[in-house]
Amino acid sequence: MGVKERRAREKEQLRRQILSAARELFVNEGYENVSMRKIADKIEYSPTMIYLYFKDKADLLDSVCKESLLNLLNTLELLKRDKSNPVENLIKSGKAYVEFGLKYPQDYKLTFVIRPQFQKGLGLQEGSVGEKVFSYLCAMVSECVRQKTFRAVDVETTAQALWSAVHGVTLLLIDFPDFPWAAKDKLIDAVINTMIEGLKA
Amino acid sequence: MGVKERRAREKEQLRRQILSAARELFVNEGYENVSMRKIADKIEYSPTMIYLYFKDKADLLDSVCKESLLNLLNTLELLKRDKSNPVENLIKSGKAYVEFGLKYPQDYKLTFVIRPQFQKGLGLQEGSVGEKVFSYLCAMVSECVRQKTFRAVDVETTAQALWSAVHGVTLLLIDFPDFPWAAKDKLIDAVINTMIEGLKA
DNA sequence: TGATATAATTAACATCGTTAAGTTACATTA
DNA sequence: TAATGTAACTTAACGATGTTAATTATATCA
Repeated sequence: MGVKERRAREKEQLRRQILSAARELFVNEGYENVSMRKIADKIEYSPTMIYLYFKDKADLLDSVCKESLLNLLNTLELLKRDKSNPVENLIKSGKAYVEFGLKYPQDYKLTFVIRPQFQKGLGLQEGSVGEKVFSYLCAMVSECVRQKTFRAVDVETTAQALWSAVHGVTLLLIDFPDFPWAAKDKLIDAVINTMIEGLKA
Repeated sequence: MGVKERRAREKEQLRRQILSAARELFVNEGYENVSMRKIADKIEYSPTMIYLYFKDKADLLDSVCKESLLNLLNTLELLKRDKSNPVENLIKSGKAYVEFGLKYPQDYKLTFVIRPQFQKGLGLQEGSVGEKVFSYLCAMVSECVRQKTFRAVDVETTAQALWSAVHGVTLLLIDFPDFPWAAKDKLIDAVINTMIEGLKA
């Protein structure tokens, strides 16, 4: 009965092959400029084969994005360990978040801008990776309030506000690379530090 | 010599007809889902006629966005008058900015997300409307610093940070309408007030 | 070996942005 | 008024796209 298993393994392998080809092309050339035929070419299969593994192009995009979020989550998890200084932790996480976005701009836009546009009504549903990232953010804010480093702000609202700020600077830096920004790090610091400062007791 | 003028007038009129048809379709159905043929149908002309007035589809998008930016600028100009309380002014402007984005979400995304994606290397060039909006923001920050309501922050960086924050909350609210946000106004206030608070002397 | 199921391919469709060639409408000149 | 030139618009067509249906190859089981 090992046949079935081997077949399943091969299928899974090909699925991953499609995914990684799609990812690379999406990231390097942009979702719009990548055709199903181009993806198929890259892995030396016929274009229509992809439809045996993914419903359509949007579904392919969706799967790529899920991977991206897992990546981001891992990056943040690494910072989670140290519980001694939650404020410092929050700052580091914010920087890591923005830097992740700048390191994988296409992934970031894909996940947080393009996908919601193509797949209406996805709201970081229960148990999703996005929800995990967000609840992790809440936990850190909560800890800052508990330690009275922050004043008694509403935890959820504050977490959302912080997310807004880092999301905004990430997207602006990605989308307007030619704008005469202040030095990139200086701007990121300004956004994060100003928010943190505004929350302190 | 009135003939030339009449012809020019008619040309301009048709140009505006194209623009407003394109705007309506872009806004309602999304840039990607609108074809040149659909625009042409709407105004009962042949598709290729559009190319006599606009270089290509991206150019059409570009022109639509310029109009949007002018709209935003007008909205903000209204607040400019009162110079007495620059901080209050800044807060009001921030709220007006976000509310503009939420009122015309497709316009906003078109201008600040979709366009940069399709038209690389546009960086708020000299004399553009976008530059005006930004310099207006700088002026307000500068005034706050001068009045010593803000500490001696770098004006440009601070303006960019503020822009980041309002941009971020605008986009999150547009893109994830189903996320369990805090009450919309509460979140917007949190973002803006936290930033302002973080800048105070 | 031959039947059967599954995987992958070929062919095709409708639609897209865009270009080139052709046609109409109209103001100007003879 | 009739011929001419030109600007405005349309028709026809190209190559590329996402996707579906029909078809062929491949590998497993009897």
